[in-house]
Amino acid sequence: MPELPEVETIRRDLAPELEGRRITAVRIHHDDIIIDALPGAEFRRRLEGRHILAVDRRAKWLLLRLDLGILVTQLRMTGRFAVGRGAVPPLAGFRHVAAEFDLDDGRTLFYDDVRRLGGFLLLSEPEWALEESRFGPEPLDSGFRAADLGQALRRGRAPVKNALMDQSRVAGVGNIYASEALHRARIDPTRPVSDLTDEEVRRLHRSLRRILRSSLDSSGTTFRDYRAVNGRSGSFQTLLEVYGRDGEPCTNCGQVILRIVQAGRSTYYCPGCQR
DNA sequence: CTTGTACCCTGACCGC
DNA sequence: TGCGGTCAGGGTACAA
Repeated sequence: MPELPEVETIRRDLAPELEGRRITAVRIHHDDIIIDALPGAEFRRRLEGRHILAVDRRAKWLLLRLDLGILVTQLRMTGRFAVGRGAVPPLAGFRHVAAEFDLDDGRTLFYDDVRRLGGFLLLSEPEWALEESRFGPEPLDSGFRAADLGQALRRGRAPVKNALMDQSRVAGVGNIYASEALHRARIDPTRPVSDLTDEEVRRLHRSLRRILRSSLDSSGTTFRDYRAVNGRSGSFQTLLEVYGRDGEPCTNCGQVILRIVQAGRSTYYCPGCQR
């Protein structure tokens, strides 16, 4: 799924399209995208007629705040949105539409998801508050200091790459930005979090925020499946220094970038300058 | 408690 | 052209 910069890009795209609109009809083509296992008919009944007050983000989740409850969505690996007029979105790549939400201005919000790993939850405020309490701090919040990152990371002995992706420690960081931030901070991804020095935590804090911010400026990384709203691509992939670049020379020291597997996912790093 | 592994699902890609 | 294996930016349930 898209990570923090991608989900935030989608949020910025969707907000002006959806805020103030009313949902007039809902069509669900695959019940398995209703994550809380609400029957499709019940999900529809509870959504139709609702007003969308605001579009927010927390970690990698999008929140459509309604006049009654919150429609929470998670795109996981291949979820996408489009807003358009007509029965089928006029776009390449929308071949697996799983849900459609008609709006009161005559347009439709389409949700497409090839693998159907993503989907929706319809929650009350207290239910969302409970879900939300599991997330660590937002790394781009102005109040998020190096000391906060240190506190979040220095628990147990997990490899720092795994810890960065743990949503209960820091919210919104996934596989791409974990690798990129560690490379920029010159930290070996296999290092146990308990061994990081204060200086290394400060470097990681700075690198992580810089990378997330500049990716956001590029509308995210379209490496494979991710698209912003209506098929728009991000461009940060041209600025990736290690992700997907195994076998190429490190831009910093020239050594060959390696791919290893941590917690079942690919990690890319430079054994020359990441210590 | 923390950490690792299997799994959900489909499609793209690579080597033979 | 076909076939099998591997991989994919995520998160969860469950095991150790």
